[in-house]
Amino acid sequence: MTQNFALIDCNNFYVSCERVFDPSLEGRPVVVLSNNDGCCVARSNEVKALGVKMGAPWFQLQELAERHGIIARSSNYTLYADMSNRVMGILAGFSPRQEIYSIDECFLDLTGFTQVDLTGYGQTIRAKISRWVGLPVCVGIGPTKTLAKLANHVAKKRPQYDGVFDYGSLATSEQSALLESIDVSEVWGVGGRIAARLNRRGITHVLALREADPKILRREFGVTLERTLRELRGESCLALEEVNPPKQQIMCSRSFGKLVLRVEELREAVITYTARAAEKLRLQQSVAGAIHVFLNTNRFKTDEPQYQAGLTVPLLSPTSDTLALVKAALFGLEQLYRPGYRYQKAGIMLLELDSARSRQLQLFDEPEIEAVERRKRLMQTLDAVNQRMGKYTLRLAGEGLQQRWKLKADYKSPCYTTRWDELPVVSA
DNA sequence: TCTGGGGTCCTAGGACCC
DNA sequence: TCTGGGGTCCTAGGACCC
Repeated sequence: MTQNFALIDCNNFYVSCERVFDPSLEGRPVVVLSNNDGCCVARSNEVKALGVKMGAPWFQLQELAERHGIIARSSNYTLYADMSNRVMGILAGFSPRQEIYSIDECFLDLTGFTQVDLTGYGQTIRAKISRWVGLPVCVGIGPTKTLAKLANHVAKKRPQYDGVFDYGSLATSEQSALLESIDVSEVWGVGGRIAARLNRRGITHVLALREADPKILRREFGVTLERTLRELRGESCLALEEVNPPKQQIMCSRSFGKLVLRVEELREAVITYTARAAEKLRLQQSVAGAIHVFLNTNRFKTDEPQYQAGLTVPLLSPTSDTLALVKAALFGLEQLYRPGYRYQKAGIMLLELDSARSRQLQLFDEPEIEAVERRKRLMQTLDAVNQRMGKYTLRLAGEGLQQRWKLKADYKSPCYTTRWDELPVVSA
């Protein structure tokens, strides 16, 4: 049976979230900045029209921003995550099978929806998300995930489709003409490097990629691009993944708000990151077998001495215990730290993850088992308190109270939907 | 002064084993 | 003339995604 997928994607998601709670941003050029107010990670259409690229450093845009009145917001992930949950919950009602692909997009399986006008269905979806959450979305529909993605691109870029495009609604010749008009770099899975290499072989538009020889493509570019080609031909190679498998690694790292010299401050940061990562680890009910610690100076400051280093510390027994993980992380940090450098970033990665349940029990004696159990209850309590009372209510003393290294967020909006004290107030 | 933070998959090459 | 060959595991690096 031919399959059919829809890809629903929120337009300029972070910017749109900000606009829901601050309508004065509507119609104006708005960017949302990455952590530390470093780069643009979301741009309104007005900003895209000014030629600002994804990931552009904010400090380089000062002049442009002033000239055109660009408004910047620091990222507010708490808000975006909550808005995302609302959107995904609504979308789940439109198909029995949903894959949440990222914070702002999901696939729905529309296979067998033969009695339905799919374009009309897409418009219903758009209208509902708009009315219930206030966010603009576009809908792309196609017989494979890659084509649904591409259809979404068309829905977004070509106003005549009014935000919904069904690739299957075109005749074969019209499909070819459409593909010929789209740059190959717009295809899901074709990034800048591969696009450049394809261009050198004369493959510049999507049609040329679809018509290429799969065998040659596989030899030259690998199996991934061959799959992409087959998907463009309508042969579904990528299945819908409804349950996301547990993560194989969990990372937590941040650039500092200012450069850091002292090992004491690095310790605070490493402890903080490890505690956050351990929380995520327990949330997915895994244990880690090793922890990787790393440190960087600022690579953009070419006139300063540079130092990049990382170290993987194995754990004697796989664990999700924050204190055990912190101990290992600090051991790694002590090995890595060299005085005299100005550090810009530190981070940790939890590796060799395994299910906490399926894990083989070590040969402990009785008192040890009891100690492990006590520690487990402590972690459960820690997580429960933080879940109920808000993040960071209970913390390790080692995380530090000052956290002078903490990131910058000068333009942050309130957590409108998740904190009682930051609820929006409406007056009539 | 100021340049993000997560993840995944694939491949090539080396080590090691029989 | 004529170096063995094949399988597996691990790691680093490259490419991609949002």
